[in-house]
Amino acid sequence: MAQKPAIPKGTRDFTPIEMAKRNFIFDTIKSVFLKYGYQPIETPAMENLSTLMGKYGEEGDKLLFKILNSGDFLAKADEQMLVEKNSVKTTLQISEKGLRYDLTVPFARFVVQHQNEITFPFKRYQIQPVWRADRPQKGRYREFYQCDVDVVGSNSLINEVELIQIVDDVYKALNINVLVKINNRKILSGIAEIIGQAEKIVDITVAIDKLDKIGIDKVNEELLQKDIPQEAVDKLQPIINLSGTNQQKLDTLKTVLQKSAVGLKGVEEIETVLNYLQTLNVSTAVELDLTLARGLNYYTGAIFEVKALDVQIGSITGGGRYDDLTGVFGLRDVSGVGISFGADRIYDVMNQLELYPKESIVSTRLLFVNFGEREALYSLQALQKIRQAGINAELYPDAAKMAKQMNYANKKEIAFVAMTGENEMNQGKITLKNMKSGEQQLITVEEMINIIA
RNA sequence: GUGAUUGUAGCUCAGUAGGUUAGAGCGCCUGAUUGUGGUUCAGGAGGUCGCCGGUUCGAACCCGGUCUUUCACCCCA
Repeated sequence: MAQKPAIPKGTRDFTPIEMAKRNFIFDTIKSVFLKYGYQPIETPAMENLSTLMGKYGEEGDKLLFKILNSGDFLAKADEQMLVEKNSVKTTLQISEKGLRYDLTVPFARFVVQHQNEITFPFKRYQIQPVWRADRPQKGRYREFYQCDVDVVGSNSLINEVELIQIVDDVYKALNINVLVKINNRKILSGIAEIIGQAEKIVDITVAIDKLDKIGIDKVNEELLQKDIPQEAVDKLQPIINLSGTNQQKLDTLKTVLQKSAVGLKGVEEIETVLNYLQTLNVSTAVELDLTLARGLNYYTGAIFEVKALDVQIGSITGGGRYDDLTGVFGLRDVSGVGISFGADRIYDVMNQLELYPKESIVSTRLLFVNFGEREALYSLQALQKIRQAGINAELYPDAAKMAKQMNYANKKEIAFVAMTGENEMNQGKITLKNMKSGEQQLITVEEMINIIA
């Protein structure tokens, strides 16, 4: 019985046309990464759960796809836990592997594991899919590609600057208008410190991160709900509502944060980065946004986020500095900074705006019509030369009806069709037809290569 | 995980006061046109109406469950 084919929730198939578009994105991003001296690595789709668990918070643990152990895994599981139906504890007994949730944690693992083979500062990029057992919705998938660039083993702010240059380069190449938002965890810490709520920094940042979405009143409500005193919430107001140019914001912050050493350090860092960018004439708008917090709690310095200006979708790139990511794997004091391009969201943005250059989606340039065995052989010989000349070309595999073969060319948007019948073979030539204009000419292979190359 | 929402031909969608053989457009196949396509014309194939169960003499339509789609919350690329 035929079953209805389907793919898991939140995953997608990609047709050849869609792949051409996606590859255009990946190729563009990759070439920019390479230009800045980053080298590729790959890590396995699955990691040990011990590597993954506890790195993304409690919520993250739930969103990990776990892989069932092989063999008779139930026989080895603790009976008591099965009886209790305690999913969390039982999971650890029947599953020891999981699909990666992002590329940063596997990268940290990689750095620690290969610390003696790699040279620091280590600049790597990684373009691979990640999986999250989230409920899918707009711009959110259960399988999606991240394109990460990170540099570890360097504290220099030049790295932060470079990452923004990369963002600038990538989105210019893709023709997407974006706004880069930056913030600094140290400023957020300073603010929490000033209002006497240093230990509540996570709650505070999570709440003000929503300012854009839910408005100031709801943010304050949430803050109070998290047991932050009214007095502290009041003190927070002028900071959240900070406006003006980046410089004006920084000036205000310097005054507000003058009693917080961390806070001032953060301000100084941002200022340095912004100054670099100005000198380098980076034209993408970069805005200091104090409400930018980003969930990941391992960021310790700069925080970045990139939003597409012409399409309403979540952030399409995000990242920041993390001072001690490798610490959990036993390698201390290695600072890293990186960003991640969300390829699938970029793909959605490009699709909505139809930003693909025409030449990015061509495949075959020339099709040989198949008239029969002898003719096919003649065509194949010509094809060798044509392919050597770097032209994508193919022969229709069956001696099907002409209409069918021409239709095939139409569907694949093949620009030229070559016909080699009795006539052509006798003269050692080929009839070349331009599918757009309909014009035909009887020429040699060499002439043909010149025309269509 | 919570709350909504969707599901009819390959695709986009019609269709019900519950009543025999479920429709359209596009696409596909065949022919007009046995070396000339994208146009036209003629014909044809293709559906257990997401799945399971219930109500009913009778269900694509009503009810329940389940899966799926889309969206919001949480969280996030």
